[in-house]
Amino acid sequence: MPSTRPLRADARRNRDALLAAAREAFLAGESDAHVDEIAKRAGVAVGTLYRHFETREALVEEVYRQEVDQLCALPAQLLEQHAPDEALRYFLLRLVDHAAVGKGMAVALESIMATDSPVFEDARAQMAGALDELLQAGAAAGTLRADIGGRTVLRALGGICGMRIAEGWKDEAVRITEILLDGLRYGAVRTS
Amino acid sequence: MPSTRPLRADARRNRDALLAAAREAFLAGESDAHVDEIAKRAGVAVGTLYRHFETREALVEEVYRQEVDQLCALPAQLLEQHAPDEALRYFLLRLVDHAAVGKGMAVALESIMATDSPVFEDARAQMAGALDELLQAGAAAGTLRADIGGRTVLRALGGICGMRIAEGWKDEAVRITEILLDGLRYGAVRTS
DNA sequence: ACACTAAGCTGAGTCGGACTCACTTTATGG
DNA sequence: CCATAAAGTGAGTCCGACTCAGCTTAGTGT
Repeated sequence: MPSTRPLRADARRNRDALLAAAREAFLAGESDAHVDEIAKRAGVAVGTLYRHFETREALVEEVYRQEVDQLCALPAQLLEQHAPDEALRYFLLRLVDHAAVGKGMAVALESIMATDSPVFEDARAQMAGALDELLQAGAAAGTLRADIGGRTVLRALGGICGMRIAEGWKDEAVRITEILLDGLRYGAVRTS
Repeated sequence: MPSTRPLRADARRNRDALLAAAREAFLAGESDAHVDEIAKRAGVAVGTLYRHFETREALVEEVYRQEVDQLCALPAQLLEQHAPDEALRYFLLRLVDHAAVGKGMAVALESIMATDSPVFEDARAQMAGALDELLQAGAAAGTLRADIGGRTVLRALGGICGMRIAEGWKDEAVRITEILLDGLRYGAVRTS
């Protein structure tokens, strides 16, 4: 039994408010929002923010972790409705889309990557697992090369999404993703 | 005639020392080296650092810009000795290698990307141009797809190199790069 | 040689962020 | 409804990037 007795009601409320305020700020592109600002948005004092999150970075991590949780639920659903390689395509494009919608989210992701925090390692492992699910299904179906793991694809994707630059960002990201997919298929049907 | 009369000898020396100190610090992984530290390494006071570089960021940019200049000289040489697609492969792998050697350099690159500074835009344009050179040669030879520009490939590469994570980083980056190359070739020989 | 001066250098100090902690408020179990 | 531990508060600390008033010196004209 981990020594985590349930949070007091007001504490839980404040914690949630802080996460919501932070997410809101990040999605609005305010990726470098000051802690005071986030606390104010959540209607609490800075001290409260620091009661719930060790550092600013920890708050950012938590926001991202929640995001990852949601995204990682997708592959299973997609596989029920599409062929593996198409499911992979949808998932990758969804990730790109996600990063595009919230410019700040990509920054947050980057911010986490710049850290060696184990929290991020967990997130990465989770994502890699989700991708593995798709890749293995594709390998079994013979439509995707079998020798590439989720971590590798994740890295490529993370890189693509980590770069948010004005105008036409998303179009390019989509193209790169398509190329990546072609590369994964190419390995399965290698003709030369 | 731009109003830039040549720097005084000592000024030039100090500026170079600062750039060298910064590069050294970044290559050593001290990507977040404090300005005071960099100034001390260069044997000058902070004020001198700020005489030569508007902000810390500007210094980082300049270090990276020099690096880019060197790298962009490569494609022309490579094309003299290799087929276009092989030249592209060497160049991309070289970029990966470069980012791997200096962990800090990848961070610096990232730090620049997080900025909308025109200096970086120049660097990107230069890099994109270098890649275009290779891609167009490959398109002419029929070994690489013709509908992808240097900027797109650059973005993918930048993403890949922007992620430095402990252990096995390089191996993965190399694999991703190979996949990217396969994707570029696939488009040229598309069989389906 | 020598002095003159503008270019350059210095580093203590300012400023703006993240983070702390002594004190006050409040949810909740008995 | 009280006791009390959990939670909240926000003025204050700390630390890093950046400034600027005064000093030093390279380069130039004589």
